[in-house]
Amino acid sequence: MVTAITTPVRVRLAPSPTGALHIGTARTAVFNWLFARRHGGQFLLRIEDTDKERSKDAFTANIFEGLQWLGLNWDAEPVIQSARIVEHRKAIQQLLDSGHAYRCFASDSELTAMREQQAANKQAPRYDNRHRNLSPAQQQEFSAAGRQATIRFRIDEQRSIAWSDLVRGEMRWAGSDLGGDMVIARRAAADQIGDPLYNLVVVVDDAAMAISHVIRGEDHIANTAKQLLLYEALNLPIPLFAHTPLILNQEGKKLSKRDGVTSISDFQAMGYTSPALANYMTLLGWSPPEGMAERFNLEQAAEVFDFDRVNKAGARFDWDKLNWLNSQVLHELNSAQLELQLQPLWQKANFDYSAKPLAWRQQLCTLIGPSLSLLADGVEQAKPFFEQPELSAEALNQLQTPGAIPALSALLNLIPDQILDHNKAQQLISQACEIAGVKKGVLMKSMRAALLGRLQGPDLIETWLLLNSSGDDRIRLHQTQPSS
RNA sequence: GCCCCCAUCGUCUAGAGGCCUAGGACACCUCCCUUUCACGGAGGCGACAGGGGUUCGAAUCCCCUUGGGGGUACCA
Repeated sequence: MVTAITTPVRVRLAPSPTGALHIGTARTAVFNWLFARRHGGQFLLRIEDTDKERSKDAFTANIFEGLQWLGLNWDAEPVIQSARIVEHRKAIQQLLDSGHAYRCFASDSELTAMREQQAANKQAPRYDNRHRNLSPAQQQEFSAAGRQATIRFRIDEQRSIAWSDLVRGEMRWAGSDLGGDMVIARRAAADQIGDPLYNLVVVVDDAAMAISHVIRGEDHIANTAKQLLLYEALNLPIPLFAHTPLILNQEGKKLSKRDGVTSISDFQAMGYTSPALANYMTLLGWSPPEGMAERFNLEQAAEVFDFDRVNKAGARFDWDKLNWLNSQVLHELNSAQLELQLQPLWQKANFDYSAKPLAWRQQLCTLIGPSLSLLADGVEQAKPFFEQPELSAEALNQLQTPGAIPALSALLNLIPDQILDHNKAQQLISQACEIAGVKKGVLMKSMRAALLGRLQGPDLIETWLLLNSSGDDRIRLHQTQPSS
């Protein structure tokens, strides 16, 4: 299926600032952004802060930062939904005037009783439209009794609501399965219009922003049916819809805050790079066309993104794949770039990195770069280069090997005052082995133990050269010698 | 409960009736590179949920079953 395009393309991300930028929201943002870029359209932002209780400015800031970090730049000043309440009320008034909406005086306890009754009868919970056709006298009576009212939108039970979904194809929903007339404004005095609610507000704002395509998670499918009815009643142009699969946790359920690390800022703090995260999120539900590698950047994906390659089934989040992608991104960095990325982490770890020349630090990055999976790994790996290492049990054990200490001693005596080079280093190792009468393997393993305090790490010769250039090799080798 | 959606290796997926002996990626295993770990390279293991149709031919189309997910607010 080739995606039908209505031009100009204008899409939006509409997060509610009731939490930090969630990975699910971010993935929706990626799809919106890619689609906009692909078609030369606009990617817009709308902060849905109509729930005043739960919305926080700090979360709004976190959402902006997260999107920027991911490289998902938006094309206009974000719309703040709460600032548009006058428009929302106007639309509600219009629905009231046209008879599409009415006031419902049912109290919480009445509604609860109604639902309990339905549950007892094994019926689906739904509003029974009890106040749909109240006479003016009845309304008068309720309001005289001091009752407040919500405003409900009439839902025609006979209606069949249909739309063509960009990822799911033909969709159909029965009006009778929408749970009865829906509340579009919170309870308020009978002559007022209370706080406008989600479905109403989204429709009014999407129309005002001239949104051409609504791209959101499949958890919104039922809302789409409701919103379509609102578009009609308000006589507004209807956008196209695309419902994307959800990101699932390891158990296959919708990923939620309860699953631990789910906000973009968490991933960032853990040392994931934004290209890797963006790459991974795109792969969760979308696949690149034949011949295109799975490691790509957003620009590359934007050139070929389309909904016909978006999957319908939810995708489980897989740390292994993310980690691999992140390692790929890190390995693509040259030593100067990597050094720049690692600096702040080294600083946080209190390494005295500024005591080492830039070239030395970059060489260190050349050595440890290929073994990094997370940026944070660059702290652990660099540690024995910056600081005198604590010898691990394995390292200690290695130094117990017969001939190890004498060989290191021999080597120590051979180290010249001038800086070593690769050939010279090799040569000295051979000489020391000869003098001490040990095999090369014994000396090399012992050198690693003495220099790094552990038995694994970058190439031994390169490691020695680096430590030699800062003079640390002698100190560390010397410390292995019996009380000298 | 009711409504909707979905279903290919452990995971993410390719697959639009014959290109399928089902392809790729991650993970895992083996080997090579390396007197270490990793990186890198070469191989390997591994899936069409089940049952009925339709068709000369089905992973692909239809139906049923099963399984999974989402929704069912005066949240968004």
